[in-house]
Formats: sequence, C-alpha cells, structure tokens
Amino acid sequence: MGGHVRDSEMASLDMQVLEKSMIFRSHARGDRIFSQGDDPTGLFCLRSGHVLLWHKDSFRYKTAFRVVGPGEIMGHRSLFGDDAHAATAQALTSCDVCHYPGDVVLNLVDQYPSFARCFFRMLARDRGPRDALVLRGQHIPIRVRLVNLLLVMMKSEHCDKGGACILQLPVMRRDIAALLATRPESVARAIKQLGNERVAIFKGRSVTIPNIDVLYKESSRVVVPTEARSSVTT
Amino acid sequence: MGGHVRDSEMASLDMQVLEKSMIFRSHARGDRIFSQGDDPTGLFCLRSGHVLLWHKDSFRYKTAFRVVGPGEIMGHRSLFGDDAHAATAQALTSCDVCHYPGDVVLNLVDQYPSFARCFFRMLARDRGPRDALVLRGQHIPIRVRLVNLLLVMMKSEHCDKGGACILQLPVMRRDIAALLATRPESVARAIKQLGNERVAIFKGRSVTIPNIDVLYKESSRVVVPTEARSSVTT
DNA sequence: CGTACCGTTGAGGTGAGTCAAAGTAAGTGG
DNA sequence: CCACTTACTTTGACTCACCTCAACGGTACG
Repeated sequence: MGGHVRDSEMASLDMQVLEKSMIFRSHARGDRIFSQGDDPTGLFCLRSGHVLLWHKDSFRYKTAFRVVGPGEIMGHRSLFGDDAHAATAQALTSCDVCHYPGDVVLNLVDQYPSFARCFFRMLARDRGPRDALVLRGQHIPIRVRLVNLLLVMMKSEHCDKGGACILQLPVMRRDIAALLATRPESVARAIKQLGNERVAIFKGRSVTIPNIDVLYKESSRVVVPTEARSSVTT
Repeated sequence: MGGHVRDSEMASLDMQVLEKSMIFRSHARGDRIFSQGDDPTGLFCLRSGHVLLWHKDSFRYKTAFRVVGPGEIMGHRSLFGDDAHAATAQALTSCDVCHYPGDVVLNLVDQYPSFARCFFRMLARDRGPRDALVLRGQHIPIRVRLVNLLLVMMKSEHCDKGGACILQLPVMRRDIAALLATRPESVARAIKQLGNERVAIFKGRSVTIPNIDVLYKESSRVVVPTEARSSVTT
C-alpha cells in the first residue's frame, strides 16, 4: 500500500500475481455465476459463451439489463461499491469464466493510476441498466424497444453495412421479454409484426435484416405526438 | 504524475490546491448548471438548494432520474467516463454550487488511492438512473411508484419515526411526473387516491404522512398476481 | 382584473398485460 | 427411429391502467 510504483512497471511482476490468483471455471447453461444478494468476491471475466444479467425487484419481477459476451467483465459494480450483487448472472450458453479475487484487484487499482483510470471509465460508462432508458421506457412501444435491442445486439456482431445481414440472438424469447421489460407474448406479437412488414424476419434465434437503415429509421421514430414534456421551466 | 505520495499527507497541500481552484456560483430557479450533450468540465457540489437531473431521449421525451440535495455531488459520471453529459442539471430552487475543475480532481484521484476509492464507491453505487427500476418500471402501478418516491425523498429529511411526519417536496407535479415516467394528470389522480385513503395527504408541495409504516407496506406490495417471471431456467 | 402557469377532473381510446390453449421444437429413453 | 416428455413459442379473447385531449378551478403576479 505505502509506496507506489510507476505505471510503466505494471506489466511485469504484478500482472503475474493477478494471473496467478485467477481461477478458471466452466459453467453449463442455466448455471449462476453469481446471484443477487451475494457478497462480491471479485471480478469475473467471460472468456466464451454468453451470460445474462438480471435483477429481481421487490415485486419479484425479473428484469434483464445486460447480455454479457466473450471478453466482457461483470461483477465490477458490486466489487467497487462494496455492495451485495444487485443482479444475478446466469449462463445463457455453456461458458468459461475467469475469476479474479477482489483483494488482488483492489490492490492493483490502488497502486496503478492507469489501471484505476480504466475502471473509472468503465464504471462511469456502464450505467448498469442504462440502456434501460431506451429499452425499457414504457412510453416507447414494444415494437420500437425490440428494434433498439436488435441494434444493440448488432453492435457486437460484424454486419455487412448497407446490404442484408443475419443476426444470431444469444437469447430466447423469454429473455428478450425480460430485456424489454415486457412479456413473451408481447414479444411474439411484435416479432410477427416486424416480419409482416419485412423489417426484420425472425426464424428461431436468427434474425434476417434486409435493410439496416430501416431499423435505424424505426428506432428513432418519434411516437410521442405532442411536444417535448415538462420540467422546471420551458 | 510520476511518484506518488502517502495517503495520510493528502489533507495538507493538495487539498488547498483543490479548494483554491474551486469556483463558487449561484443559480436562480430554472437555471441549468450543465446541459445534456455538454463536455464535462469538472465536478459539481451542491451547497444549498435543489437540482433536478433529467435526460431527454431520442424521442424528445424527458425523464428525470435524480433530485440532488445540499451536499451532494453531480457530474462525476461524465467526468470519469470522459463522456458528454448524459443529463441536464436544472435548478429547482435558487441554489449555490461549487465547481471543481476536472483536471485538478483527476490529478488528485491519480495520486491518492483513498481519494480514488471514495469515488469508486460513489460511481459503483450511483447507478445513475437505477432507482429507475423502482420508480419507472411500468409493471408497477403509478400509485406505488409515487409511494416509493416519497420514501426516497424522506430519506434525506429527518422524520419522526412512528408518528406522523410532514415532508416538503422540492418539486412540482410536472417534475414528479417526469421522475415517475408518467404524466401530471396521472400523478394528480394517484395523489387524490392516496389522500382519500389517508395514506399521504398532499397540500401543494407539502405532504403529511400519518403513518410511515403504511407507506412501507404499500411500497413493497406485490401487485403481480402470478409467480416470478422468466429467464433461462426456473 | 387580466394573464399565465399550475393543478385537477372528466371522457374516451388503446397498447399491452393476463389467462388459457394450441402449436412447435428439443431432448430422452426404449 | 419413433413415442414421449418437457420446455419454449405463438395465438386469440378479454380486461384494464394509463395516456390523450380538453376544459375548468386556483393561485401568483403584473
């Protein structure tokens, strides 16, 4: 703790400590990597597969707010906040996870400003359920929420710009519903509608999108008829 | 940047630098402390008055997600995330604000692990629009959302436990609506209902709550009839 | 005593939730 | 390879909370 070391030296010894302390673990579909209410034990890094993060509120209502893909990190929020996990991480597919013990990570963060900066950025940007504003706002029709979800999902995939593109969803309908804070039935209806209008054709978990621009247009379509709403002045 | 100093020394010289660089500013009701889309310039600390943080989505729909009270901080998210402000801060009352330049703050964060920890905690815990889950979930009836808002507001106030208590709201109906992601009309109706049932009596901006326990009971009332919903297994 | 907000009330329409049931895909075991 | 189970998905009918629109009552302030 006492003295601090130069950033540049980071890569060497301490990185080895971090790697040495890492625990590798494999999970089957449905397994929980951690559960809401658990105390944080460290940082989780997903190496392969997909994981869904969902929160169960006091109404016993489950709302998913993030799909974690390979290379992404989870559990940072409760680690740094020193709070119990606010969400449950559940494997959507079989997957491999690296676990870095909390104290080791926190130590490194204390010692290396550049390392710390990296997490600052992540924490500040990861608004937890941030996409919520787009995906879960109830003033937004489910159809539009679904389109937005598709666009979010497509960011991680590489897709032919301009032409048609096929997207493989890592989630089932039920989870889509949880992500959009709605019910599977409503999702099904929206999917059908999008299919009829040839905006996005769903077939099981693969989605064909004839024209991405149509999606974009749809995603920002102003549904609210009247002018912008309220607050303080204006 | 190079060498780092011991934590304990923090209080002395560098704190003075921080205080010296601080800019004090007064705002009138309706003024914007910063606006959505602005580049971050530093950290804002509210000394007196109240401020509302709201976000305008691509549908030009405004949703408030936080009421900032005296002593609280704002703007940290965009500062550390190095992102444009995702929200607008607007004075609900006349208020005094301290502004700490970003580079000075970031410098101190780099140098003092304990200082950094403090912000880590704040960032990790401040889920931005996280109360959203409770306050804006559309599966929750407006009446319950309103009760939750009252409870949130009461945390900052000191209130007689057990007995009746009077709460002074810093916001008008329109803002309450924005906080609950609904319309002023719906808020009015919910308020009337709560009044009729003597759960919370609104008179302008002051609210009388005969029995807090009733509020608590109401806030966690399970409205969803069927069992917990969805996701992966179970 | 208007003007201008803010807040309330009423009437009407609708998106989406609920319930129930049928259809489909995916494992499992013989 | 086919019955059989189980889980997931879709459909339809019904209901309701909330949004919208529109009008009216209050209060503050010039």
